[in-house]
Amino acid sequence: MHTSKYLLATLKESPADAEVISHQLMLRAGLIRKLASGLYTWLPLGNRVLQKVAMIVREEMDRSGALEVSMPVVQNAELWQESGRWQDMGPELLRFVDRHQRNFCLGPTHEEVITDIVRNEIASYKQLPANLYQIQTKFRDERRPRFGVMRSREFIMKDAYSLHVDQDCLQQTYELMHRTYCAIFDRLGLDYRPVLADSGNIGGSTSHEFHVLADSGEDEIVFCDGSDYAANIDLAKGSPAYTPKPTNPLRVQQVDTREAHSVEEVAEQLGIKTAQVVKTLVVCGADQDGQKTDELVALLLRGDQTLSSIKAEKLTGIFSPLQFADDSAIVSAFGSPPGCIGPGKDNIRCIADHSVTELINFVCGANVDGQHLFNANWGRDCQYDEVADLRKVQQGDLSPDGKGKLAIKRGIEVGHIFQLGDKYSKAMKATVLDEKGKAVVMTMGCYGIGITRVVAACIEQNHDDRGIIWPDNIAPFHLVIVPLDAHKSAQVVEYSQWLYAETQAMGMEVMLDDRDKKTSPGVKFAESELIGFPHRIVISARSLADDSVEYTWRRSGEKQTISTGGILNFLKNQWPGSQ
RNA sequence: CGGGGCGUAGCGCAGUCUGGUAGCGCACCACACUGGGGGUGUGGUGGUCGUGGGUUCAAAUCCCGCCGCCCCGACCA
Repeated sequence: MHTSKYLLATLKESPADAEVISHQLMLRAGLIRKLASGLYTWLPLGNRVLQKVAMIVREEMDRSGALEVSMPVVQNAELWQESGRWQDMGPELLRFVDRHQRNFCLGPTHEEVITDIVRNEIASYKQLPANLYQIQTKFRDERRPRFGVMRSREFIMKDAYSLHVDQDCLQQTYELMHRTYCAIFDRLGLDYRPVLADSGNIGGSTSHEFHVLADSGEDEIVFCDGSDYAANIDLAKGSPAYTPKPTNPLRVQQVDTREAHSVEEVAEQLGIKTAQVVKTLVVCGADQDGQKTDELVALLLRGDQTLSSIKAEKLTGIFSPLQFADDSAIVSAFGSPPGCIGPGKDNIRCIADHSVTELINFVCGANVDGQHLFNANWGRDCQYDEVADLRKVQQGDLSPDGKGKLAIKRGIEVGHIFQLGDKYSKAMKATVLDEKGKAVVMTMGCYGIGITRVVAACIEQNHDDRGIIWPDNIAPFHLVIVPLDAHKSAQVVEYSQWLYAETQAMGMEVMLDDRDKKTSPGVKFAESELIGFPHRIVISARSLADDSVEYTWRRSGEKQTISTGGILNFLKNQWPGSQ
């Protein structure tokens, strides 16, 4: 490719709305442009990267035996009503009507469509297991799209769905997919971790997320320092490092805490640790169908800990998404404003985190404005109805497997694999006949990779202050040839064209920066580094006079002088090939 | 969904308070010079000032509505 014929769209300054480095660099290097909130056009350079990531995923999926299909982006409501998700999904599911007033949605995922296909096309256990996948556009009307293509509304996803006669068979494919995902992310050169995860509203039981480690990641993941245990923070059960010392219950006192407005201030005033304070969070309740009710539920946590909304939402009787009660509802139920409420109201369901049940002589709100109880104790001064895991684990907590302490890192979720079980196949009556001729509901798994997000995650891990540093196998081009003094030296032109032809013949994808003298060398250098071509060769009349050219490896920035005769062999060693 | 901020040329911004000629830098076009790190000079192209209404002799500027975009947010007891 000749630069003069290509749509290079680099920017010196990054647009004001780009927050994270990958978003800034993708805009500056001319990979993407925003159309509207959460909607992006992939320009030629970016599209090449996207297609390469997709191809690596496709090759590994094919290698695993999965079969590629292509399903519609637009889906009819009936299918979603059958699975129950037309009701269950919130505004994230973008719905619309066609000219005949029939309801449709844009597919945020394809469990319904695949289940519909297999219930019609797969009839016998002999056709199982099967694994079908596609690489295709999804749409999710995100509450808050951000970070460019990292969390966009329209994005490209590889989604695979496996079908089985039983759980054992699913387990085998699940493990195969786990290995396949590792192979994919290894090939992409990412620093990633598979972690135990929550399965969310997709349903099912066992689930792993694949996270690319990056400080800009939106998710928190926890690791055990003494074992392989790794999990999403919302799933990890940890034991707090602090446990109260056993002691005798003391006499309870009601104290004036009018001046204190937070847990920290209450603890400071009373000269105790925040871990000795019980904080009471009041959330909205729900009925059996998950509909919001007027009932309030109190959640009790230690003052040094934070609530995991994911854990709380999973409890029955709590409205999801978690919603805190407003102040007026709290006053009417507890008789005091937020700030002084505590456990001990008979008519309110009260759920305590494990760690608060161990407290002795603690402090909690007195349900009287400006008053707290000092040296309160369970059973005598207040009580809870149930115990549950409500807290977000913290750095230093004991690992659930008991083999060490937990550390927390941030990650970008680029892949997720689930064991769905029979959630969709049962609802949509997808059955096969088994050996005995009896109809059995298929067991399903599903496996996703965010193709567009992988590109952003890769940049988060591969950049410097000059720009992107592409790994060879997903770089838009492998090599950029930069001729200088081309207008003055026929030799430079001739040699550049020769090298361009020869390197392409080797299988390299090459960009020849043939822009004329109006584009100064500095611009060519700066752009080549911003875009991040892994390999660069500079050809000038000066260097050719010494029968040499200059080679630079983007990752190290180190320049080497290579003889014109030896350059092709040098590149063969330097470039690992198209894989 | 709640709170805050912003909307002026492709990008980054000034001008708005105090109403009166729409400006700067980058990019783009032309010419000349320059040529190993986002050149120099001269001359240009490009704007319904998000949008609808109102006030006024006069609105980017003041008032009201709408739309779009960005950031932050349940940890309160």
